[in-house]
Amino acid sequence: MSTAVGAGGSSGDGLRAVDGRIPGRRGQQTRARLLDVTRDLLETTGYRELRVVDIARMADMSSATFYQYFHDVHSAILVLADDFAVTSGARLEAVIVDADWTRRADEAANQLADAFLDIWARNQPLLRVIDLASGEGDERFAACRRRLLNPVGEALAAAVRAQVAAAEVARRSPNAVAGVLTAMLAHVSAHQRGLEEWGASVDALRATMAGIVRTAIAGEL
Amino acid sequence: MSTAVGAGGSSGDGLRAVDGRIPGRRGQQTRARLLDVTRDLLETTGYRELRVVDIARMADMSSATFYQYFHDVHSAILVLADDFAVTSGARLEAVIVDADWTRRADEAANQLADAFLDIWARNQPLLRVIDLASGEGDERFAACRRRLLNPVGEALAAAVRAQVAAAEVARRSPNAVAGVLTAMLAHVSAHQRGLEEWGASVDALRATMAGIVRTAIAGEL
Amino acid sequence: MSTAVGAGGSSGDGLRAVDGRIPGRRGQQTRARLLDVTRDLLETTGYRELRVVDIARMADMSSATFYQYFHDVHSAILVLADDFAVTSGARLEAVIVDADWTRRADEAANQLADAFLDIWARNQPLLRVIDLASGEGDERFAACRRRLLNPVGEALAAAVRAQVAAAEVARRSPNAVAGVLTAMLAHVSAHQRGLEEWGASVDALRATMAGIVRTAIAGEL
Amino acid sequence: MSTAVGAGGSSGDGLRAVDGRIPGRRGQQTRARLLDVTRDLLETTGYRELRVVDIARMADMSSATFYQYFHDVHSAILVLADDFAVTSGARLEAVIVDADWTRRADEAANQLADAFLDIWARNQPLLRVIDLASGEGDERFAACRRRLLNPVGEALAAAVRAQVAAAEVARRSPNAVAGVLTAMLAHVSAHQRGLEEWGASVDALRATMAGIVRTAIAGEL
DNA sequence: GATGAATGAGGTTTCATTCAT
DNA sequence: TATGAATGAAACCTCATTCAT
Repeated sequence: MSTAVGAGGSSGDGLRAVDGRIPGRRGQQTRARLLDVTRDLLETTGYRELRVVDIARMADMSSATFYQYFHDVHSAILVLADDFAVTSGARLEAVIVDADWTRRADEAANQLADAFLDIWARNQPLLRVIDLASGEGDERFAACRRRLLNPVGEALAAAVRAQVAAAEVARRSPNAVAGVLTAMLAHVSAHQRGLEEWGASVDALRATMAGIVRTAIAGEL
Repeated sequence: MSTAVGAGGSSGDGLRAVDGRIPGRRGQQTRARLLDVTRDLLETTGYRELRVVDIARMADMSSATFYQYFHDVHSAILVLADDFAVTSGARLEAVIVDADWTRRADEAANQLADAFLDIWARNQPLLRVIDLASGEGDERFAACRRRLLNPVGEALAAAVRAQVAAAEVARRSPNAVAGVLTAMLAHVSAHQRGLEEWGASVDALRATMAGIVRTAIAGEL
Repeated sequence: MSTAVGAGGSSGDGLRAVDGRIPGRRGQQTRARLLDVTRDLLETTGYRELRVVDIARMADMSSATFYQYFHDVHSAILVLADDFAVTSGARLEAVIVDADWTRRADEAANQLADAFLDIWARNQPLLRVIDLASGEGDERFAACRRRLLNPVGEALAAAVRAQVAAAEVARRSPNAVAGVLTAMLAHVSAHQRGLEEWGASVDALRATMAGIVRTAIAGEL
Repeated sequence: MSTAVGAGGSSGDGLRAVDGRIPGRRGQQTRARLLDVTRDLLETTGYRELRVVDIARMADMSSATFYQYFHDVHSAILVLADDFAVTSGARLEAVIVDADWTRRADEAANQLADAFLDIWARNQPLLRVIDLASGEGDERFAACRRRLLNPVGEALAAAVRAQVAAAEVARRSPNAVAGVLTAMLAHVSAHQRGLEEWGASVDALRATMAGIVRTAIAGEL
């Protein structure tokens, strides 16, 4: 899963300009700059206020230039989102797969929680868009979301299945367990700031999440 | 006039028209109709495509009429969101507070999970907007989000604190536990459809969530 | 000149409501209140920003009420303007006619200048509208302007003609002299504030104007 | 690009487009065309009816184009007004400064009156707006008005001061004299048409104004 | 490759205005 | 008399988008 980068997704032609040509070195730079600015503005201005005009202006370019590389704002965001999803999906998957859930479940769970917190902290704006858009039925973003979370889910489900002593409930539905855990990790990470303000330190959150993960997977439920 | 209260939510001036006057019966109806349509379109069209024109058109009114009751689309959504938040926040709180977490923790946890699943299923579009907008720093929606989840969080934290045998971690930070549980319940509920497609039945999800909640609160972690 | 009040002008139907009926005591009060607010807003907000909505709101009434007494904002302003024009025109005329331009020209000129300064200071906003609207060809306001200045002009012209020793130029065209004097008096009065800021005290302005008027009329040019 | 300067007025950023860039030759032309049309419509339609839509339509452009060069109608008018103010202010100042008020006061006064009549005749609409807007406290137009009349006022004041034999009054307040003269010249010029209809020929007006100016300055008051 | 310039298109917003109550 | 309520109409203004250069 998620092995196929560069081939599958809608971002396969990411490097191409809108007219089909493959940009040269200078073009690549322009494209990259546009993406950077898009990411920045997404963080600064927010998704609801993101305009091509502003991206171009902040990149010191003409709007026209933007359209040489992307069909519209969404396409640009999607490139960012896809890139992020693939990379982060893989990273999370690795954390799970590489861990020893039998003997060092504690450490594994903590590392997983930590990875989530870290990734979500760094990519909040993107994640918000992915959530909204996929929720509203935008298939491109839904795919992106899957690309990010499926590896995690599958890996977690596998881990659950692997534990002989897993509790009844878990044994009956590894996918449910994996899904719930993923959701928990994702949402807590998405709102770490808010939760902190409410009186839950990041450390406590991490510990709590890790505890739940470990219990659920290691069957100590 | 102004006898017709009872429709309003928490926002004190919710029922006022934009010019400050309190609408009479007919006005209240119009306003309610607009809110209804807004909710419908939010579900149908999605937040990103929600236009005043469309709301008005679908309500068989002039755009101008919309502006007699709301400053803009966001204000209308906010009214819906606030109303929903208050009502649902209270309902969830009641579920937690009224339950017997000592002797019938199992039943309590199940009811809680169920309430979440139900509420989220019915209000997906609103919840998506609340999440996005509050995430992007829109204080009005952030407040709304708090109004929805704080009662839950507080009640859960109280429940955790009440359990003598609670595990170390939990005892050290009831807020973290409550926060994590809330996040889990919310996010799973938000994505029940997606999770189903991925192979996790709603029943299994409910059971899993309930299991985690019960364990965490009842201290059997 | 200006003998015909109440009969001629467009304000002849001023006391009537739009539907033709003559309002009772209560209606008169409402109408008067609307006019008052209109005058206030004209001073506060300025002509360019004057809206029926605002007049009504500031008078604590519905816009609909406004339309029971006036066809539109201009009509209301016109009522104010006409009233002002007739009253002030008469006052200025009296100052000129009652004066003794032969033996006490000095005193007469000073009184005239003073009357202008006073009237203009009190009615700046109205005067600005009269000037703009009449300048742009709005006949109703042009008539109003005449109602204000013609009496002055005629009286001044008569005064000029009456002076035996009048200079050549003046003798050739009393109307030109009267017109120029009127214009001077009006415009200086309209800009007394600005002129003060520029370093010309009101006293000096009055004296200067008086000097010019006296010289022109008394033939000491 | 930006070689084409020379069209601009006094406002340093006058030739910039709204987005901050300096338009090229083609853009300058478009901008100039819009200004031309604005001036025309100001004369034709009047200030109160001046709409962006109409300007654009009459210039055979899209409204959107208008907004590439001006923020709103006022900005466009202001450009015209500023340009006019600077040019005409200078012209009038020159007339005063270059004249010989000692030996050829008569000729000088006549030339000044004539310049006023001419300038005002050609720019009535603009002058009306400047007067109204500055009167209503619009600082941008007030500044514009100063730019037009201050040079005149200062020059006249200097001329007054320069005359040894100046009358008492004048000697006491050159600024008052200058201000009154300026006001007279301006207002008569603004209403030459109306005065003509009232029986004062332009020639007579000119002569009368000149007489007053000469007397006031040359001290023959 | 990049962009100056122009615009189609459409939502937003405001007002004046009307009518039934 | 007064006004709550609704709306037609139109201007405003912004954007995405497109070419010719």
